Amino acid sequence: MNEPLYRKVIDKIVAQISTGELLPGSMLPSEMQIAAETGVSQGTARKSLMMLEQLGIVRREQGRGTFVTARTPESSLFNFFRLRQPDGQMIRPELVSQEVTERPALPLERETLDGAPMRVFEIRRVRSLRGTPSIFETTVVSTIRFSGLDQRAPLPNTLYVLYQQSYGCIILRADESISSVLANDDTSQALGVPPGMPLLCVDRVAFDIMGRQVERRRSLCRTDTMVYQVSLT
Amino acid sequence: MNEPLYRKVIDKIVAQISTGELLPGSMLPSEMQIAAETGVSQGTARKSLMMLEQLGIVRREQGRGTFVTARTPESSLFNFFRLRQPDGQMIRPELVSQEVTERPALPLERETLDGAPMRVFEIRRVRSLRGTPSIFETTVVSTIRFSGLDQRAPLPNTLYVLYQQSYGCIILRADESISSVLANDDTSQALGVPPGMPLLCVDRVAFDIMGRQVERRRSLCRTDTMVYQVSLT
DNA sequence: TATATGACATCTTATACAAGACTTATTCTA
DNA sequence: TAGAATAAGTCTTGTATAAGATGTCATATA
Repeated sequence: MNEPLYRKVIDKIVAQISTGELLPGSMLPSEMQIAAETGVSQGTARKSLMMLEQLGIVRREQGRGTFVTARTPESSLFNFFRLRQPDGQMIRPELVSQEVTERPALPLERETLDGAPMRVFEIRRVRSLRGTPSIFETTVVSTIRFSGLDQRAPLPNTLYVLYQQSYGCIILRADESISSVLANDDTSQALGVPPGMPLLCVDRVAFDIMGRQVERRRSLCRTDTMVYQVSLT
Repeated sequence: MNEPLYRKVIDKIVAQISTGELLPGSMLPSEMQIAAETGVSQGTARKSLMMLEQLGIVRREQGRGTFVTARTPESSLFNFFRLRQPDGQMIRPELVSQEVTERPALPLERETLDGAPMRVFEIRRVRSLRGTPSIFETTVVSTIRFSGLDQRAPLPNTLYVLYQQSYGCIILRADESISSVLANDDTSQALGVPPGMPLLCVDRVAFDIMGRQVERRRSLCRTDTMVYQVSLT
């Protein structure tokens, strides 16, 4: 029982969000209300809320309130889409084609995806940047957690908004492993580039608010006109 | 005068660090002392210190004190060296060769590097991972801010420790732009790989504690046995 | 329509006490 | 007496609470 009070308040709020009791975009109770409900002082409730803001789980605005982070197409792109023009300007990718298939989970997918699903949906998409097909993307999610996803075509440009709105799944973190590869036949055909062109291979695993791995994604990207940008601290 | 008190305290401490009045690794005055010196309460001093910790500028330890972040070879690699084994394990790069030359600054370098230097040092290094030459790295810094750098051979594996210890320059942030390229003749010779091999091209600009751009670096990396890993939030 | 007001939110600052880390003096033991 | 174990004291930061300032917005009022 050595856990500090503010931690218990954090856990309680996170639980409320993950069960859907608090919906993305909705306003949390005020500091005073949270304090009263949890039996702590307003200052302690505030400390909890500040840490939740720091974790990216809520957003606070003086005079207005505290709100559960909602994945909008904008925030989704800003946080998780790292391809930019060389001058740093954002690019908005457009969807060129997509297809959703169901198949058995590979051993790696079964081992790592939350719920150890036997079957998965595979979403293949080609996205273009400023008119040029530039990204060949393969996304894998559990058929259990995202049941009926294949019925929802056409899928939106930003899947994370769909995950949130239709499945209550809030993506908060993603780990990416990047390597340099040569375009193979499939990829060169999908993107319309010559085989052997150097591409960026971005392998992503995405985690929800509880830290569960809910998505695996591989993106093959042209980087002749844009670059993958990231800030290290 | 709408700036909150804790902000002023932060600015004062950052200034003291950047002038060398507070050295990396040294202990800051206690919360009580800072409060007395700056005319605020201990709680306000604490808020400032907590934000400085959050920014990575100081490290706090209960019962011991608050210390200025010191760049060690370990922290330097952990924070700024993103190449990892596919399983996520860290790799420690070894230095294979290096040469330092002085040359006129390119227009881009003169425009962006702090102090608009007319001349720069260019540091060319080949680094190997587990015995295999894997990174061909070209680093550019101002001859003004880092005067005499060319006399300091051999340079250490982690330059940021040298910047800090010999020039009082603390690197806190770096922006990287990543693209996929084919090895050209120079690079393939330096790394001992066939020309046309896909390589990761990592362009970095590094910033000091005051947000000044102090270094530009291009790294060409093999990614056949390791990957560039990063976490998005 | 423009302005003032009040309810209510977070933000800023202040204070008290708890807990961890060292130092130092004391006590016990060989 | 020398040396190790122990305990007290005093540093440090961590946690909890409270009061007043400030920002936001809806609504009443001129």
